Amino acid sequence: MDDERDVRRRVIEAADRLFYAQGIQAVGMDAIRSEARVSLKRLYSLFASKDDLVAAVLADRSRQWDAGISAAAASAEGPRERLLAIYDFLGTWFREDGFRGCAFINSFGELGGVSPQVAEAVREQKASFRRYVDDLVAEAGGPPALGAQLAILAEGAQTTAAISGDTTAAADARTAAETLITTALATSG
Amino acid sequence: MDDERDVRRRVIEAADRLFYAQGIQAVGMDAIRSEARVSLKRLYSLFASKDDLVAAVLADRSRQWDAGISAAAASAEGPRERLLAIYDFLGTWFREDGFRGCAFINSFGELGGVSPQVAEAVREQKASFRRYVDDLVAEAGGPPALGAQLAILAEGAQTTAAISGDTTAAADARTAAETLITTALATSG
DNA sequence: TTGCCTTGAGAACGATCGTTCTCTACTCTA
DNA sequence: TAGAGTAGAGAACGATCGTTCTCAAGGCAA
Repeated sequence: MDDERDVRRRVIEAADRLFYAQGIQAVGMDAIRSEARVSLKRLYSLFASKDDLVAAVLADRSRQWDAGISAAAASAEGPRERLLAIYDFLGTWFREDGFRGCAFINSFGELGGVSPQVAEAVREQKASFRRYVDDLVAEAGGPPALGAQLAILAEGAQTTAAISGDTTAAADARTAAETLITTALATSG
Repeated sequence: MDDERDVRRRVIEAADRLFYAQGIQAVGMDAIRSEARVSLKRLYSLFASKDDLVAAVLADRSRQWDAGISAAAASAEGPRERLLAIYDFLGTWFREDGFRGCAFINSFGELGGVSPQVAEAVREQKASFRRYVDDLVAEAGGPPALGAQLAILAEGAQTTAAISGDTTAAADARTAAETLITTALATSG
């Protein structure tokens, strides 16, 4: 018998796969039901509505992102290397099969104008990443403006890789980040 | 009597307003009909399908973008200033009422996975911008990699401004661009 | 004026979607 | 074994969408 937690996880992962590949509105609850091998009744007992499921998927993506960034930072020494590890993490992500950009950016583009919940979830995810970068910049002794610059590079790399399919955007962003960090530390130090 | 060209323009502008504010799938043909004050019959005589209208709207957005970039570059002297003018252009755009990010990025996030036409239109728009940047970089005597970096900054500024609502992303990107250009020219020259 | 063609307004159609309901099969308890 | 409760499969419902069709009103040639 399937544990409720297992089923919940299976539904979230199935929905995430479909949403990410096709967009949220293009995926019906029935397709999610099929992909997750769950009855509609069970699906709606776990999530009250599609909006709820979307929120759960975004929350899960947020956890995955944090875990990925943390893992990439774990093998880096010092704040500067941990900052640069962000772009290495992006690079391996971009090369994954089926990569289609940042799910948060995509969701915002699709539903940010009509769904305040989605818009807020995306904003919070980006604000959280921004805080992470700012903290590392402060730890490295860099000026606050550097955090904004490095975050912009990360966002730009994601959109560029998604649209043009050019996975080298991560390496380009990393090179730019190195220059910006070096310059900022030389000026402020 | 309304000239066919006038009506066509009115429809494209109405559809663009609605698509940009709410997303493409969230806007029905009937809403466009109302906004443009055109009969459904006339709408379908001008555009064979919603897909055709979407393509026309994106093409029009592309022309607007080119015109805006050109206008911003017109008052700048030399390739370096024309490159930086891009970020000034972004800054004034970000501050406009109803700004909700780059329509191409948004459209790609919404329909890039299911509509090859939309995906291709967005790709072409971004490739065209990239060529523009690359040409200016070459004119300035910078290395090819600089073009990629500056384009990533522009994309990242658009995404950041859209989601966080932070209009200073343009200025942050401009500052970063100045550093990258200066460093690249000092190294290569 | 008469008849024809075009046009606008919106009803209608077929498809799809989110959500709920029905019905059946099955499991567990007493 | 009998009966109550649960869960799955999918039909059904109401809404909405893209698209087409109907029909009445109006302009224009003769």
